[in-house]
Amino acid sequence: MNDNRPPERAVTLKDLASELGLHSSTVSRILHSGTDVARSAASPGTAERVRALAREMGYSPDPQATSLRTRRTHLLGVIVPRLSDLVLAIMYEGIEEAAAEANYSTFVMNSRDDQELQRRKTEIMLARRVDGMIFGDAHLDGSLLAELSDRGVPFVLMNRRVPGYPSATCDDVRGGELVADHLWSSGHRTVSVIAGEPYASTAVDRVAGFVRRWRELGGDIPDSAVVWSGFDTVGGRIAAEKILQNDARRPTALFAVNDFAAIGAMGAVRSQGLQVGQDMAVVGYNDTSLAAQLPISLSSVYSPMLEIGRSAVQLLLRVLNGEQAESIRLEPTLCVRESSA
Amino acid sequence: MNDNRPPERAVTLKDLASELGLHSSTVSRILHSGTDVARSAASPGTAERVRALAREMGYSPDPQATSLRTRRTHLLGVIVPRLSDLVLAIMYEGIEEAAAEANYSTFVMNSRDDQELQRRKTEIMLARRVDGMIFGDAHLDGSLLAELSDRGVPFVLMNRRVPGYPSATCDDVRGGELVADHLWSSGHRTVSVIAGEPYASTAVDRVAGFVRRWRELGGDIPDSAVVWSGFDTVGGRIAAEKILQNDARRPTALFAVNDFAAIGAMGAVRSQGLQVGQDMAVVGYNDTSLAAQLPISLSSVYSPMLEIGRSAVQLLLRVLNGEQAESIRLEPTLCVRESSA
DNA sequence: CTGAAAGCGCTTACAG
DNA sequence: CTGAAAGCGCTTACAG
Repeated sequence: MNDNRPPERAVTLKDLASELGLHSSTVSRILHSGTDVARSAASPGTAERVRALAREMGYSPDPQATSLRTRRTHLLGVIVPRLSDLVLAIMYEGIEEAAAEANYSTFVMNSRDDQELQRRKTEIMLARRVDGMIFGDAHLDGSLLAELSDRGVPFVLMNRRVPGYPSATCDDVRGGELVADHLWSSGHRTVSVIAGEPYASTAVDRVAGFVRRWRELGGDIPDSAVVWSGFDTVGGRIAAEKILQNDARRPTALFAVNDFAAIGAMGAVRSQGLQVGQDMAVVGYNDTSLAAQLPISLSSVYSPMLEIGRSAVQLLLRVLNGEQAESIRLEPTLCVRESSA
Repeated sequence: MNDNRPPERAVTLKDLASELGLHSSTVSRILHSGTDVARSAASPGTAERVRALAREMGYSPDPQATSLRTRRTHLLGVIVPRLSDLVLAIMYEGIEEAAAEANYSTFVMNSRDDQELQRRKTEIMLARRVDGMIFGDAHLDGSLLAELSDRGVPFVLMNRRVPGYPSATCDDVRGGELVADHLWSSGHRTVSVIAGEPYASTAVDRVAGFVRRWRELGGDIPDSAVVWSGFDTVGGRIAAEKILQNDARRPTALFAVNDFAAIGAMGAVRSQGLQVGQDMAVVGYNDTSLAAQLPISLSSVYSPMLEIGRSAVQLLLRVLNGEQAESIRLEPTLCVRESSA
C-alpha cells in the first residue's frame, strides 16, 4: 500500500516562476491579488499562461507561509458544550458551510459547559493563532468573555447570548411565548416547566417568555413550577419525576426547554402509567430531527439552527473587518404534534 | 467594548532573546528541543532564566512559523458523514481528546456520505497541509481511498473499515452475532433486519454476523427479510413499514443496525397498533445515550465509540511515524432492555 | 508590466 | 555552551 515514493514536495510559486521564466513575486500577484493588482501585474497573455500552469501543476498556496506573512490565519475557533448535542452539531454544520464559503477553516472543541475547560480550549485555539472565536457555550455568570474582550480577542456568541457581546441566537423569549399561547388555547391551566440550566440564556429566556406570557393570559404559575435541570434526557427525566411526585399540584402539561429533556420527561410520564398526549401534554424546544419521528411525536419549537450557525460566522467576519456587528436574533416557529394535540 | 488598543503583537523568540542578551536560536533550543539538546544548549541557570521569562511574558510559539520550517503542521483532518449523527459526534470527542494529548489540532467536516463532497472536503484539508486524515465515512465501493493512497496521503479509517487500509472499528460481525444469540434464546424464530446502507461496512458486517449466526442456530432467514435503509429515523421507519406490510411473513422481532433506525422502526410498529416489547421486539446498535432513556427503553449493542475515536488517532500517529499500523477492532457488548425483554 | 529584496517567526546544520 | 546564517513559502513596498 505504502510505496516509499519521494516525499512529494508541493509545488511552490518559485517552481511556477522558474518554469515560466518569471519572478515569483509576479506569479504571486497574478494568482493571489485582486483583479485590479493582478491586471496591472502582467499582460493578459502572461497571466493566462501562469494560471494555466498553476492548474496543470496542481499549485495550491501554502497557508502556513501565507499566514506567517499576512498575520491572518483564516482559521476560526469554535467551542461548544458538546458536539454530541444535536442542536450544536447542526449549528456547527452551518458554521462549516459559511466558513468554507468565506475561505475560512474551523477548529471545534467541546467544553462540556465546564468553565475550566472553556478557558483551556480557548487558549489552545489562540495558541494556534485563530483569527477569531465563536462560543456556543457562553455562561451568563462567567468571567471568560470579559477577559478575552480586554485582551482584544475577536469573538461572537452563538446559540446563547450574553448582554454586551454580539451574538447569533434564536429569539428564545418569543419561543417561550409561542408555547404559552399554544398550551393556554388548548385549555391547559396547570403547567410546569423543565427549565434547563440557569447559566444559559436559552433556558432563562425560554422560561421568561413562557412565564410572562402565561401570566399575561391570566394563568397562574408559581415559581416552584419551574424546575431547573440538565439539558439532556437524564436531566429531563429527573425534573419530570420531581414534578410528578408533587401531589399538591398536578400539571396537565409540561414545557421542556429542550427536546432531549422532553424525551426524558416523556419517559417519566410513561413510568407513572400516564399516556403522553392523552393524560399529559409535553412540548419540547428546537425541533430536532428526532421530534417528529418519535413513536409518540413531540410538539416542539423549531429554531433555525443551521441559520444560527451561518449567522455566527457572518457576524464574526464583520467583527474581523472592523464593521458594525449587531446581534442577530432569529424567529422560532411552533410545530404541534401528537404529544400535545 | 472594543477599545482600539495596539494590535497586540505576540511575543517572539527574538523578544525573549534580546531581553536576556541571548540569541534567538539559543532560546529556541532551550524551549523547544528534547532535553538532550536543550541540556547541552545552555547552562542550567540560563535555561531557567529563559523558561521563567517565557512564562512571564506569555510566550507561545507561532505554529505557522514552526510548520513552515519543519514541514509538519500538527494538524489532522477528520471527515465524517455528519456530526449530527450522535455516533460520529462521540467518536469525534475521542479524537479531540487523543489529538490534544498528542499536541495535534483537528479539522472536522461533514461529507453527508456523498462521494463528491468527500473528495472536495478532503482537498480542502490537504490544501491546509494537514499531516494526515481520518475518514469516518469510508465507502466499500469508493475509489477515493485508493487514489489518496497512490498520492502518498497518510490516512486511517474510523467506524467503517475497508479491506486493505488501517482502521479503528467496532467488531461489527461480533455485534450482529450477539443480537442473533439474544433473540434466538428469547424464543424468536421469525425476524427481520433493518440493514442500513450497503456501502458501509458497519451495515454489511452487522448484518453478516447476525445472519450467519442465525443460520448456525438453525434459524431460517430469507434474503428478503434483510431490508437496506438509511441510517436515520426516517430510514428506519420506512424499512419497518415495508417489513410490516408483508402479510406473508410477520416477524416477531426487528434488528436495526443503528439506534436511530431502531427509533424510527419503533414508531412504525406503534403506528400499526402494536406494542414494542410486547408484540414486537426491537434491538438497535451503538447504545447511544438515548437508547436507555427512551419512553420504552431500547435494547442495543454497545460499541465503544469514544475509544474508537481515540484509537483512530493513535493509529494515525503510528502511520505518521512510519510504524506498523495494525487495524484495531474493539469488542461490542449487548444491553438488553424493555424493547426486547 | 516586471524584478529584487526584505521579512513574517521559526529551526537547524555549521562554526567556534 | 552559544552565535550567525540560511531558508521554509509567501507578500508587498520600492524601484525601474
